[in-house]
Amino acid sequence: MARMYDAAAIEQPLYHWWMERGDFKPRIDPAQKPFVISMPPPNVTGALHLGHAIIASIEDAMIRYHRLHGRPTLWVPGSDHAGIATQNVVERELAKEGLTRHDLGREKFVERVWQWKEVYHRRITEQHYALGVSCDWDRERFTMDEGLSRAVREAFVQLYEDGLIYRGSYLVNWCPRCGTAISDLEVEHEDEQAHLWYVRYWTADRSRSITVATTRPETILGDTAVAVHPEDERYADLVGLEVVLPVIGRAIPIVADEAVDRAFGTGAVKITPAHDPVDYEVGQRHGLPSINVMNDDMTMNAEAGPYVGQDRFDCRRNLVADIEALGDLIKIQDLSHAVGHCQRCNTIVEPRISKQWFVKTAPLAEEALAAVNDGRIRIVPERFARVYANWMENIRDWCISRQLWWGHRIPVWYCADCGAELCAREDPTTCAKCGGRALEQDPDVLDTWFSSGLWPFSTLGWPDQTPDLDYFYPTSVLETGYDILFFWVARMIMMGLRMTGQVPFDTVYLHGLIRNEDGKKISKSLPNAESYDPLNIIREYGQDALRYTLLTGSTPGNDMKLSLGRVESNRNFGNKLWQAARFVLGNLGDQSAAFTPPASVDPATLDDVADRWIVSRFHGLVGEVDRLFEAYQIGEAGRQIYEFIWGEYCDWYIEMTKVRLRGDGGSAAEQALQALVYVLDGCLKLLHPYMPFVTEAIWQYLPHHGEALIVADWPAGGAQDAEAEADLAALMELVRAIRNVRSEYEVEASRRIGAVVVAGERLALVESQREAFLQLARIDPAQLTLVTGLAEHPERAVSLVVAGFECYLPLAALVDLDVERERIGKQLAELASEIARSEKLLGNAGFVAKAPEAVVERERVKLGDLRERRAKLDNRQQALS
RNA sequence: GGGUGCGUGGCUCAGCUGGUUAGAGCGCACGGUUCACAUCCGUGAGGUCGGGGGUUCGAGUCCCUCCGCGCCCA
Repeated sequence: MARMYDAAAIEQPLYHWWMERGDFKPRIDPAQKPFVISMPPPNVTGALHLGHAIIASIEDAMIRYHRLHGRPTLWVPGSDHAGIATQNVVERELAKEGLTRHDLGREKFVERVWQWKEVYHRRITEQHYALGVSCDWDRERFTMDEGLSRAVREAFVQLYEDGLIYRGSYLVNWCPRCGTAISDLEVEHEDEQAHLWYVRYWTADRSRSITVATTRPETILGDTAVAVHPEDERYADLVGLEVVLPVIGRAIPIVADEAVDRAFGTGAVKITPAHDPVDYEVGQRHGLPSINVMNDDMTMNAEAGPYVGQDRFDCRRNLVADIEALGDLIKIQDLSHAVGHCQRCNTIVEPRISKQWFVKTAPLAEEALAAVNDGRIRIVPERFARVYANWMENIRDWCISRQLWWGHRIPVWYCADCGAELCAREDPTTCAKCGGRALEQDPDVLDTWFSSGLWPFSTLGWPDQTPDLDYFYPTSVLETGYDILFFWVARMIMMGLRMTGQVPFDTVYLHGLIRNEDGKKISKSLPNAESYDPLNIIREYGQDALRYTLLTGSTPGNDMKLSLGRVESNRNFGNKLWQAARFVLGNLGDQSAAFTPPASVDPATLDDVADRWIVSRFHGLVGEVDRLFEAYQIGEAGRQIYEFIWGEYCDWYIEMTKVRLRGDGGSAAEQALQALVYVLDGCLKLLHPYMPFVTEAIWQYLPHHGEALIVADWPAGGAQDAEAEADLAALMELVRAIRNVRSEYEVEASRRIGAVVVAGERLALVESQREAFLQLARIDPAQLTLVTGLAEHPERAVSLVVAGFECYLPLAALVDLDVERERIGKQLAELASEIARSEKLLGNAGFVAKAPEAVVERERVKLGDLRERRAKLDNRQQALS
């Protein structure tokens, strides 16, 4: 083994070794229920970031955990065509050549995107290798490959035939930059400082007027009414009258509608059904016409009269100036309000009437809601089930058409001859109604999330009833960030239930978002973005360190600020394990095969109490790790493994075995080695889901059964030994107390001192661990007095009373009796207050009567120990005075 | 406006079903060339668990309220 742990040297060779051996592929066993995860498909033209790193870490940990437990385990990888985002980047590339997609034409443009996709797909795959994902690459899928495209078409046709997909002109969110409609979810609301313009509308005879307030004056041109609240006395007599729009002079009615907020502005609002969702509904209620005043690119159209051709914001300025000239601009007020932006390009979206395809979501949502409510799907952490329910209960129809070229084309054809609309699984060549050949396919493509919604089953072969679909579906866990609960998770549940009649997964596990040390969302625009590039972190500290940090640094559903300092510490933990293994290996010599660990060791069969202790503690750990992991407390399980390896195995057990190993072999050394290997082997297995590379690398050096840790057997655990645990706890406490005194009295670390240990009933324990004790506490063997009891107490000595032991350290020259009296006095004062608290607690009738017996008993034992300790210290204090 | 999360030592975070004296890493102080490891070892200082109220024998943990920060939905 190399002297130092070098992640960069071991990780990638091991990854490719596993992959070539086929370890990532499921070992199918029809008798067993498989454990299956569909990996959230990353955007094929993006780069993997920390969000993908945490997905990889959590899912790989789950996959490796279940694989080690012997379950058939499948992790399906893949990528997403990401319609708008990908089309945008390719268009930007074209722009560098001075071209637009229209210059190329649809076919050539799509070809170009495919080329781009190939390049980026390779890059993402390499990045996934670096992340160490043990997914089955032979089953990798892409949302636009042949099989998944067929799934998309099948789903569309089914929903269409069932009347759950329809086309119509409705108000949708329009992104003028992307040139497409987007769904409600793709609109991000941000508060902005803006203005509220107050504009006066007159009646035709100029006898009456009403003042409305608006944040978007340009939409005045599309107003078809003014609305006031029906109970608003200020305007009661105006309802039913007509007013005339400034500049363009169109007459519009004043209507009364409950939706009007009397407190906002003047209490009178202009109604523009074609450009505002609330107004749209008011318009529906009052049968108002909708006048669209803008083109696709948000320039004003012919309806805008004199402003035709102007950009929406130029028009705003010009119109406001004209109204002011008329004397009807009453005032301008500052206002902070939410403005909708396109999620992909941040352009301000414009609500706009247009003809689009929609999914009727209510019936789908009802089923999807029930699946979570009745427990067929469990959401972790639980609180997101309420968020999910709230969204499902208020769901609106889903706009699924996009005016893009990159994506799944909508499988609907229009007949130019008879006007028929055909939706078909196979591309039609003739009109089913009139037999004509003048068919034209709908130019739009589907929302990317439509295909992602089919992911858990489309990747397994649906709509065909393939063996994979049969065996691996429904999947086990869907793990992703809570930020796409609605976009993705909710839609998979709706689509899965509808298309397959089954829930697509049993459990939804949601993780939080990764932020930088200042709590900012990590994005490319951050100044030090590259230091948060997972690949750079992996290069510097290793994938194991990054992964362990991500797994243990957060709890489900909560955001995490990634601290590079922590990554470094965890890299050091990898080295610690490496060094422990070097120690064990170095002591095995050439007889290592003889120490191949058994499946389980019964501590009762071991001679040395330290061996019994570490084996017992290890068995306890196995139980805890299983319990916590099954409860999705993955981070807590990982932290406990760390504590055990570093804090118990390395800091204490290895140190204690050194005296036995340094002797001339024999059975004592051999037994220590058996225990060292058994526990280390088990720890490597427990830690493998958290640090796959370093654990596999070490395991290969150690004697073992089987060929690779990744497919080894999970530790069986075994019996515990409470007595050995208590004994070692006491011994450790004694050693710590002695070290503490040494440090307080500034005894040089290398100097051996004398000690009188009054061990009482633990005499045999200390006898048996004599050598280890001498070593750990740095006691001079010639000056150790070990007795059951003591009549005469040493004079010039520091005394300790701890864990049932009395211990005297005759530091003659160093001991100042005044200081010693003060030290003991301080301890007595602390004891007194603890005893008082304990007595008060036990004197509380309520506590004794209502607390569980075990808790009361524990408190009684504790009080007894405290009193005993106080008695001994009292004696000592008196002896000194 | 509705919902939800967070606030624990200087920093980053644990604390799972309420139950000993609230833990860890980093940082800090002191001491260490012990033949696995300075990516290390030993010892220590440092916290009224955001404020207030309540439930309970017992509250960092449950409830209410207030303050601060964030997110989601409208």
